[in-house]
Amino acid sequence: MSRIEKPADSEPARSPPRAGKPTLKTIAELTGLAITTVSRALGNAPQISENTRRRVHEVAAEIGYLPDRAAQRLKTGRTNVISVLLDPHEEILGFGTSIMHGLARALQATPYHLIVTPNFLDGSNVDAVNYIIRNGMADGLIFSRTEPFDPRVRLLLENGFPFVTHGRTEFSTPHAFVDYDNFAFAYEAAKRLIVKGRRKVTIILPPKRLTFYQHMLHGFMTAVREAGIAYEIPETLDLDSPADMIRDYVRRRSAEPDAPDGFACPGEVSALATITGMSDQGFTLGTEYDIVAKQTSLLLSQIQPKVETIYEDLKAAGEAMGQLLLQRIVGEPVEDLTILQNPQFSFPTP
Amino acid sequence: MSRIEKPADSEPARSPPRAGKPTLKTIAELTGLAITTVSRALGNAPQISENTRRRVHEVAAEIGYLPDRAAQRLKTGRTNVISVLLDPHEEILGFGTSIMHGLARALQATPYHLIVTPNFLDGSNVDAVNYIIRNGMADGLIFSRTEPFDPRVRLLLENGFPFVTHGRTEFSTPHAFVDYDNFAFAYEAAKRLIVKGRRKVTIILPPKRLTFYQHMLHGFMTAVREAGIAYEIPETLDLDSPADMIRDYVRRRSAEPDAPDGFACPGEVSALATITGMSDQGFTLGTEYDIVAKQTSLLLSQIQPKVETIYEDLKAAGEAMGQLLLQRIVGEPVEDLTILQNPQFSFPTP
DNA sequence: CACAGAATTTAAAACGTTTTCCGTGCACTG
DNA sequence: CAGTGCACGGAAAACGTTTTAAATTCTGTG
Repeated sequence: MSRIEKPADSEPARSPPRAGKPTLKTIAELTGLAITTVSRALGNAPQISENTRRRVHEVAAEIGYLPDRAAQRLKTGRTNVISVLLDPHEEILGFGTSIMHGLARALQATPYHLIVTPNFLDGSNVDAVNYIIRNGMADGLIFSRTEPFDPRVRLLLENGFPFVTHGRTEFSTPHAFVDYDNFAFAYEAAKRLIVKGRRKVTIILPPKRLTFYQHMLHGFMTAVREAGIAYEIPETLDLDSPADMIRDYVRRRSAEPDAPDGFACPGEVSALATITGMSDQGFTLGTEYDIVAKQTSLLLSQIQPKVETIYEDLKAAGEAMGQLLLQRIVGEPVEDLTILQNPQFSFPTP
Repeated sequence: MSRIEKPADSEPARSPPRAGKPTLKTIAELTGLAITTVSRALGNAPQISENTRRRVHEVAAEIGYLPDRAAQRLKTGRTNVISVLLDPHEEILGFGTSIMHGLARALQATPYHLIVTPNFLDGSNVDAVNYIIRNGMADGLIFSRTEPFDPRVRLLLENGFPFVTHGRTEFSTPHAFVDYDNFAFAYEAAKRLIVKGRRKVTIILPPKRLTFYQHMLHGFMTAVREAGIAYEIPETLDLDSPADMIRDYVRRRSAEPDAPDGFACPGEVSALATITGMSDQGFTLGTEYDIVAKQTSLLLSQIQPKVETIYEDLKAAGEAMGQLLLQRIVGEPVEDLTILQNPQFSFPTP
């Protein structure tokens, strides 16, 4: 309305700090009740008569009252904030973003906000966790890519801080997690390659320090042993290797004798890199070699249908993590808060 | 220390709500000063003698004091929060994540936290903006994919709320933005295709409603007209089309007479889809046709070096947006707060 | 019809800051 | 040495909520 006060834009162009924002007091005056009563009525406290409860809710809705987060947080100590630790490795291919959309959906109708704490470029992830615990920056924590004895998990367990990981650990104390069944993925992927009649299979594994390295290796080896088929595992390569390194490796190896003709690729980038490396050597997908890849977006199957894909629904994972965390925060026993996602062979309609 | 109170884990496993956290009062007692003085000393107020100022800072550092965000926010009305509007279209290829890492870097040494407000799955983006303005949920806003008369921008301008967009608008009132020079990209891409001796060029454009649709079209057409070369522009397709749709279109078109042999692809997905479509028809990249693509990760050039790429540094864009927003919040005049990123022909070392 | 007890409502304190308004004590001036 | 001004520091109020403890009204009973 009146914008006369400030001469030019040398001043912060903010509306007068929270002018006229309705508070409990506003409602109290409007209804003639005390602030306490209003607060209780909105909180659906038992000792408030149904009558006033309804009246207060009506007025609140009418004037568009929304509790002040700062005041609530100051008073109660609860932040109504969920923090997501973002890993640099998640930069590619929307990994982080998918999970976040899922999380957001889970937090949709709750008072929780999602704040992202990117692996402070200098310090390690552990520092970020420490910071959040120490200074009560959030009510709960979400992160991924766990190690068997992940220091972040240890820290959180020691402090009894609510969290959900994407990935399992090997601590004896249980904790909430959502994980994809990477054993099943690797087993199924190898199996499919074998069924297609491939002579020798290979797999690009995650970095050794991550928990799901073991899971994948195990699933792959189980299928290989059951079928008694030849296999090999690249030692100089992992899922985090740059795409050109993977491509070059595949190209080189495929020119040597006894090269594998079946590839399990637990990521879209590695699959694309493999396709390029092989086609550089003149091999054609689907006839001379096959790929079974894990897919987290629709990209791969849309571009190159000859790649067989197994889907991991990251958005669903994010949503599940959000729900588990909410339960964890209200004190649900940890034991029930673990989810193992099954590999999916058909795709969700988005 | 004592954790006897609660019987089992039917209760939130939180440490006693903010027990023993140092406050201004703690410092006041330790130094024998008044709370007021401590507050002033930490805020480097002029009326405090250098001596006490130093002493307070020392004690504060020693006991690891950190101001309570809730109290600050309640008192001052400033939230110390920057909100990022996340678009569903940014799910793919780490678009959102790159920008967020950049933002995070810019906010690194500031008190600002980054909270992500994903396009509330039901309501439109405008509702989210409205919600944030109305309820003072943040001190500033960041979002992307602007339209010429973007309703979000209009709303923010009307309310004098600080924000920075990724992308320009056509409002006469100026506002802070960071944008990529898509005119230059399209011009350069077409130019390169022409230099390579292509006979007929084409480009996959963004959705018509977005501002940079115009920029790209204009850049492309300028190069085409200068060279007097044949061109065509797919009408049924845009950058947001699913990859398989792009692939099928390219496949179909390339089998018809007078097909284009030079493709400008302003995204990695569209480039990959084009490659697949063309190679399905037996055309080989680099000899029978060429692609110049915009690349926002290292993926494309690492996988398929025969694609010529022009780089858009999204992390840098994010960082710039963060910096601009900070300046905007302290009231810097808007006119100086616009950045046009130049297309980059060499890659940053990450 | 007075009164115990339940049912409902209220006043006031507290959370940790920032800020407005004052009170010191001191060094000068005249 | 009274008075003036300045440099420094402090008391107290306020932000909007939740919560503790207490006050009020209402009910039915004897």
